[in-house]
Amino acid sequence: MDIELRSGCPINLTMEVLGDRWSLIIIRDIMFGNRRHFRDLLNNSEEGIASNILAARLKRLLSLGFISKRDDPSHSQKAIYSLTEPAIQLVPVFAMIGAWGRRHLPVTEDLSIRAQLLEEGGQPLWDEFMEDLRQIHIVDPVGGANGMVTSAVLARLTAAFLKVRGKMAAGVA
Amino acid sequence: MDIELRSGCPINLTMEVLGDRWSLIIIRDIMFGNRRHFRDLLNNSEEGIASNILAARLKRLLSLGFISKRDDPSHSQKAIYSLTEPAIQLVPVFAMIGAWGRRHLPVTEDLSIRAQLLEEGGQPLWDEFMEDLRQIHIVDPVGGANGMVTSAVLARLTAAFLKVRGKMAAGVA
DNA sequence: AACAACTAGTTTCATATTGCAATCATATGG
DNA sequence: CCATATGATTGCAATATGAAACTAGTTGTT
Repeated sequence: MDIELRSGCPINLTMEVLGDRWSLIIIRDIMFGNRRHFRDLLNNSEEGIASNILAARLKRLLSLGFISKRDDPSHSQKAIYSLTEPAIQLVPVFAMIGAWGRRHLPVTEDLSIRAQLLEEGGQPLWDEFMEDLRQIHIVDPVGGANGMVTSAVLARLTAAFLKVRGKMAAGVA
Repeated sequence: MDIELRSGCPINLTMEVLGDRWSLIIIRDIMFGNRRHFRDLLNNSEEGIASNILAARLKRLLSLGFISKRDDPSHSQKAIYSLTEPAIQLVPVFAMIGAWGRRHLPVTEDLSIRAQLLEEGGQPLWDEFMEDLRQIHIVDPVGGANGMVTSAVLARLTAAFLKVRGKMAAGVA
């Protein structure tokens, strides 16, 4: 494991592995957007991540054991990226970061609705979501990537997002 | 507010303000170590933060409104750094990051005991801790910095840390 | 008074990282 | 055949990081 180990404090060690601008953004996109291919992560990044940063981060997250990679049977060049158990267990961390961010930063309604639902759902929702994520990332990564296997929690979060986004678009028109 | 705003997602915005190697480490030291002066933060950093990084981060956290700074009446050169309400509300985030780190990273027992207690204490402990932090950082920053005003939760966390550290030292001897 | 230690930084300089945008060699779809 | 898609890689300029020395004072000790 390629980390400095400046101290044995869990906060420090977490910052050593995830304390940069992009790592949690990538895990977010894999987790909440079910973005499982390089181009999907690159082209559909809300924040416009650079390709070399994406490549370097994916490589690092792989070597840290937070994501896994396997061939996609539908295309010989395509790789499917999946979350491993440690990354799945970041759900409560995302929930708390999302809750904090909603309160203290200039979030937009569409992009923060999922954070709101996660916060309101609490531990029971997080557990359900993590169980779903195990299905689509660990048990059947190919099925999870191509949509043959899905997450009910993810569908609810996504539906809420699309509903708010649709309402925003209607408001604009 | 000096942030990019690449998207209105709360995760992204939080990474824009706190997604670096050192910001949360500094807030951790102010919060859990009650380190309220520059030299204290510099010289007692478990991770050996560099002085220019510390200075730059403190300046940024100040401009973001996450910490405040005031003169120390005991010494004309000394500045007291304190947490503001947004930083205090990071307690649940620290709790979740700490819980995750304890599980997935090579933590040491002494430096992770506080994370364990925070996780076990749950929301009631976090609320109590945040109320304490408001007293020593917002209501009376000078008293909080010089030890005239203290936090019972912080004292418990610190006592547990010292106890484990003492046990470790005895084990070594 | 002289000196040492302390104060919050600042500076120097080498190295690493970031980010934009173009490019690559190949695979698939129309 | 040609256009698009695939997971990257590359070139280059700007910025960030980090170790360690330095600065202009202020306070404490002898």
